[in-house]
Amino acid sequence: MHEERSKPGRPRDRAADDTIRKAALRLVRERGYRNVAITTIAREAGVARQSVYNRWATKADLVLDAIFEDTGRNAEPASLTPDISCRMHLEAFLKRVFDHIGSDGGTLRALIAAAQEDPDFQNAFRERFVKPREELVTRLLIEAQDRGELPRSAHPDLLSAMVHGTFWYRLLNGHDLDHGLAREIAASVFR
Amino acid sequence: MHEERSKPGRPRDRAADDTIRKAALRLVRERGYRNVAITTIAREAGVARQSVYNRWATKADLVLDAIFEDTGRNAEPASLTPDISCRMHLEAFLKRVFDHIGSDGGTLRALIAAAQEDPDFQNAFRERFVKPREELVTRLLIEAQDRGELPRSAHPDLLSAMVHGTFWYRLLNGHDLDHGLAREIAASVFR
DNA sequence: CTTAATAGTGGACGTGAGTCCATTAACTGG
DNA sequence: CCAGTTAATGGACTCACGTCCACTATTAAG
Repeated sequence: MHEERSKPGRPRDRAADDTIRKAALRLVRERGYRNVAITTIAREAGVARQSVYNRWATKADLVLDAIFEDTGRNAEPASLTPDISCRMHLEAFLKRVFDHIGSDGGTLRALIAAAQEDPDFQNAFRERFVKPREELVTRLLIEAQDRGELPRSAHPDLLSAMVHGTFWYRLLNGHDLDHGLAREIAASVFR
Repeated sequence: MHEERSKPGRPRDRAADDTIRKAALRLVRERGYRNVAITTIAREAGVARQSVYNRWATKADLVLDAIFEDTGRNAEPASLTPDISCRMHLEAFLKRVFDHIGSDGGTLRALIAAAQEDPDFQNAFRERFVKPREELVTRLLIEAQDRGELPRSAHPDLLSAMVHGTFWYRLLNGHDLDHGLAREIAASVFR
């Protein structure tokens, strides 16, 4: 790969990409999504405002990209080792996600909000954030069925939506997501 | 009730309240929340823009009130008649909610989004919309436990959050909510 | 009738998102 | 070296939310 297609014209300053992402993430964490203007991010990153819009279509796209670059490691396969029950794997996954949300919960809420009135961003968010996590849980539940930990009559797709929906609902209604909730959700699925 | 506290000063034009709400609801349904400006609503209702802000703090407050006035009947007790199982009551409730969402789904998504960056509106939305529906399902599940349709070990609060969370998640991710989903959720809770 | 209080109206204002554009900078290919 | 292409910059511009204000209209109380 790497695609060294040296195109004509002045090349984009790749270093600036990261400078902007880092400035965006820092400011958003410090002040909250709503309270950070693109102008401020650009000034802080030392580039023109237009240079930001050359790279990302909206503030939401930039922040999603920044978060993804910083902590995209929350939707990794997590290898379902057979020595641990699927229920415990699910519980561990949820605890990991909740810990992440602990620091970026407000930002995630803002991104979910942004997705509601912008179909393009909704797609980006769904592909990059929602789908990987949803499919990870679905696969985990299918594995549980194969192991006999979950009845064949269960619907992994629906259960996965219920799992994610539960903490989205809590998150969007202003509750904290603690490890107790992770345990309860896992228990409820594998009851 | 009725509070005829004839206060000093010019009285508010109560008829205008409803004119504004109706204009807001019609426009939002026709064009979508994002594409309707307060200015347009005011013009359409034949009042000054400031008269809208005299009554509601934000566009979200106005639209929530308009929807509530128009169809607040979706969170009624719905009397749990004993001749029908709680599972069927839950399924019927969900179908009713989904039908409502069918016409105002886009608007609800916009309101949920608005609640994410405005704590005052989040409270209003939670009290007027979220809580009543959540408690209705919780009570239904407790009744189910009393009837022996649901094990005592189940957690009605958590299950209610799971039920609502599931269709919020579907809704916010752009899926339709059909009667099949209502049946599946009810089946999953009462499995 | 006069005064005090509140509502309605129209318009100015501040802020932030996102667009457009002219100018300058950097690079490629001939 | 030159022509063509793309990026970076700074500034103007549009739009919508929400605020503020001056002025007028309507009411209750004295």
